Amino acid sequence: MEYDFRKIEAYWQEYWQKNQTFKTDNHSDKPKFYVLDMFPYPSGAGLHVGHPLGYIASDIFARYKRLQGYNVLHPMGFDAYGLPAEQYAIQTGQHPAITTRKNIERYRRQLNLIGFSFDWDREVQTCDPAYYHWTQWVFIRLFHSWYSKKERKAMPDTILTERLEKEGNASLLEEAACSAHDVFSAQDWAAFDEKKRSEILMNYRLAFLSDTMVNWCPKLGTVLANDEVVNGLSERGGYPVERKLMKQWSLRITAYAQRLLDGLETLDWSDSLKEMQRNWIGRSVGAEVRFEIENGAAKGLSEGLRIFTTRPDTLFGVSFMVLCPEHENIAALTTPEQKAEVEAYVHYARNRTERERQAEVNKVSGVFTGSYALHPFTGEKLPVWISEYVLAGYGTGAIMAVAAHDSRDYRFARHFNLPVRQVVAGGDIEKEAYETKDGTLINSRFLDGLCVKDAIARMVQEIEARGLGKAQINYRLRDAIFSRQRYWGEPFPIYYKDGIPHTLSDDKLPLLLPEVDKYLPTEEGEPPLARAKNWQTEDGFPLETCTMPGFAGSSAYYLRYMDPHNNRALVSEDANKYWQQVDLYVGGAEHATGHLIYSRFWNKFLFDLGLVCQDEPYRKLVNQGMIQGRSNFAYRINWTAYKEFLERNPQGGLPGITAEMVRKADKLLFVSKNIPGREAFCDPVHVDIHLTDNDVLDTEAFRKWMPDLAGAGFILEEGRYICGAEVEKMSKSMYNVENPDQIVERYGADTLRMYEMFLGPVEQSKPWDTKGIEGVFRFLKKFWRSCFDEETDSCILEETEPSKEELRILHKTIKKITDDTERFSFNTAVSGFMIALNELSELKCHKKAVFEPLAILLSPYAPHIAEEIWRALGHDQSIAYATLPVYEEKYTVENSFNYPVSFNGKMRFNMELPIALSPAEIEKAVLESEQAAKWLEGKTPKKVIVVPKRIVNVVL
RNA sequence: GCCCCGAUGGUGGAAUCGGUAGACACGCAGGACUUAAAAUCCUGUGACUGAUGAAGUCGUGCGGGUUCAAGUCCCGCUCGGGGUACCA
Repeated sequence: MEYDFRKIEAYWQEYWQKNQTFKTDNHSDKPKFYVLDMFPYPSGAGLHVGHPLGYIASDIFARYKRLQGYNVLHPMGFDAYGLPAEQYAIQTGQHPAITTRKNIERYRRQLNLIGFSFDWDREVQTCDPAYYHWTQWVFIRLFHSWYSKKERKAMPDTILTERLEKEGNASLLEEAACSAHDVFSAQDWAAFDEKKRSEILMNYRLAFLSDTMVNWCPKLGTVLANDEVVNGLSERGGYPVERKLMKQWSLRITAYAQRLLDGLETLDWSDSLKEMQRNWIGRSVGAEVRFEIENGAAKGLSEGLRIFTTRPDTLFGVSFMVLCPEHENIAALTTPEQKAEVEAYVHYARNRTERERQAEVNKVSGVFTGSYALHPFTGEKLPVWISEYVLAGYGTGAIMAVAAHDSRDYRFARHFNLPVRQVVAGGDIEKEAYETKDGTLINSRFLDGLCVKDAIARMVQEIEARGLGKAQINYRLRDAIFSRQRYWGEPFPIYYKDGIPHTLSDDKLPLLLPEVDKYLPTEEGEPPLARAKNWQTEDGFPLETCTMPGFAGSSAYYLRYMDPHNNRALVSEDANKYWQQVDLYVGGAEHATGHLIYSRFWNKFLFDLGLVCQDEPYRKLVNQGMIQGRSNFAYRINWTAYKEFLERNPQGGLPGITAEMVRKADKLLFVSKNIPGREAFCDPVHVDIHLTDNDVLDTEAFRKWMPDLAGAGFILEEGRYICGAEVEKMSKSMYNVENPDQIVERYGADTLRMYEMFLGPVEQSKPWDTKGIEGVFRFLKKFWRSCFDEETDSCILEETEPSKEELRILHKTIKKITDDTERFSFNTAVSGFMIALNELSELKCHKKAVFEPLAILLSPYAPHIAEEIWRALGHDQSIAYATLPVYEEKYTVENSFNYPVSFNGKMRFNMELPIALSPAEIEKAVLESEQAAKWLEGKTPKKVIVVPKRIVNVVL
């Protein structure tokens, strides 16, 4: 029988499972290697062919590393908490755990069909109490920690309270990463009650409760983190998002901004991904400056107004000030005459959704408060305005406006007729702001004549000397909002006593997710957990009703795989010491500003606590591209458009369409793609890609596809109906979903694996196109025939010594495959196998000494067929335990090289010369050759360039 | 707008360090085997000139440049993809 992939694959998958082939031990003499995939969210739709792309790549690498003698950790699990299961639960009343379990089982089955070498013993699921036990445990640690900028690490809150007792918070305001708050002394602290103390400590804790402006999504009934909002809409579902002030749990990830930035330097990640993280963290260097308010004392603003700027050099160009609509000093600054107008504006700004704000970025709006700030150097009166182009969350929520050198200030100034004052020479400020940072300072007293860079330094110096402010670094990164008003997530290990939050003690963990009667908020608008009976501690204190967000469970899962069954610790010290960090992490770039930042932060925190031994979790990261769908279209005649078309082109009618049909205009008629005029009178409609072959429509199958297509007619070209094609997202509604199960059923897992790799570089996004899969399938069939007799299924590999040529092919291939695998170029590796097989079949080679090492090389790519060959050769252990063949140069070195000889860079002839010749000897041999004489025509060359084993170029 | 990445035959792509562009595969055309089909095998396949030969010219989005030599490096564009967006 020919290559029977179904039998082979079923046999080996069962074998691997029975023999625990891929079970990994935490103790080994071998060096370790940790290959990790981003674990999937098990959606109801199951896997499509795009999902396994990264898993195949990482599996190849894991198997390859095993062959190299590494002890490889290659686990898989499920990011099981998430919105879709909960939305489904709301609609159907079915518990999300049931849906999730069902989806996980389906995912696991689909993954196993592809033949991955996962150690399923280590599987984790974020919704499993044994797992979220440790998510809650880490949260408690975050709660009881603060960040010291001096020590550059997280510290326990016991040290914090000691210091507050001893010295108040004056020194801590500088040293600690904290929310803005008032200064107090040790005596004040002693006088504060418990509630006040708890509130103050919240300003320091790494997991803290605060009133924050949050992204509130009314449709989902929950708040969202910044990375979960895309273009002002929720990432999941695409619902509108509003800004709202709410009491929420947050993680003080901003404390780690600089370390998250610095850490990138040590990582082997793609430049584009590092750049994305850098932009997201958004470090900017500048100064914080205090502006006095005119009659400030009378207004209760003797402290003045603090602003942040990255351009202190332009301070003499300030012509007005702008506050964000949420600014705390607005009430104090607003004069009675302006009160009505200011209130109206603030009200307007507050009720705008994020989407509205973003859509109308260019719309200028604002209002004058009636008050004036005083220029710190000139004493000039600067009107204080309010506008929504100044953001509450960044800097101090207030700016000094330099219309001449900032395009937003410029727009604002032009709109409200405010002065524009140039202080850096260059550009044409009549037309637009001059934002470029080259040019010398003008109209700026002591800065005049300096370049921008020097002027910034000089001004910062001056500001600090006069006590007006200080140099300051700001980050765009915001603290991560950590509460979700949702059911299907980890409960917080928090209870409230007299309104003060306390953490549960460790022995009360895990705090189990309770049962509820409905997965909706309560009538009072409380989150679903408020519906749970007895949602309180044993002592009757109410528990937190919010749950944690999706990124909570995914932030430390890579650590849990190291020691998944440990019920005393997240990960034991031993296991962590052995596995260290993930050596290779494969996943989509869409997690650049979410999971990959949170996870690095989480890891750094655990590192500070001494719980893990590496500062960074993922040493090398590879982003696999997305596989898009390739949709097919049929073109349905739009009869109205057709009639119009006929009026314009009386001769342009299609054959086969009778006047009767046009008059009745009720027949479904589809026109093949290349019929002239088609675009003018046809509407494209999606066709299921499984009804086409090479864009040729199976018209009979199409008629049966949907009931109303039964009587459809077709206008063919050359007897066939050709469909159009377009690359789109893979989605059910576009009928372009290719399912791995179907491919495996038809061609086998080995073909699917190799084909997905053959499609192109792993990092690249590309449309799925089944067209080329036959080529890979043919290769595997041919490989099979080289090793087995098709009639008897018996192995035909011979024991005879391979020829020199055969050894050359083998070793060339060993080198190519190992090099390509090492540099993640799996597509060229697959080509390498094909070339080797083509060459060997030309030699009619069926030698064991050649195919045995080839099978080992092939095993990461097509493990099932490789195992079958390995077994047929009499080995009684899985090929996973084989040793990777080593490339030996002696079989492939040539003793001569065929030099391309060019004249003035144009190739004229090839010349075979011994490899041992020196460049001078090569030059001599070439110039003295008969062929050269023809091109030299007696002339003496000006120069001869000889690059050994490359080229000879004669310059005439 | 800003940042990053890309553009190579009919198609997916290869060319790893500046050195014979188009490997490998698909598709297409022709052929062998077959009653036929499937499967398999063989040949051809960047464009143009030439006779279908020999041979030659052009050719890696566009325009310049560096170099004996450029898909690869530099400058200026065009188009496409991704990220980000009043971040002061």
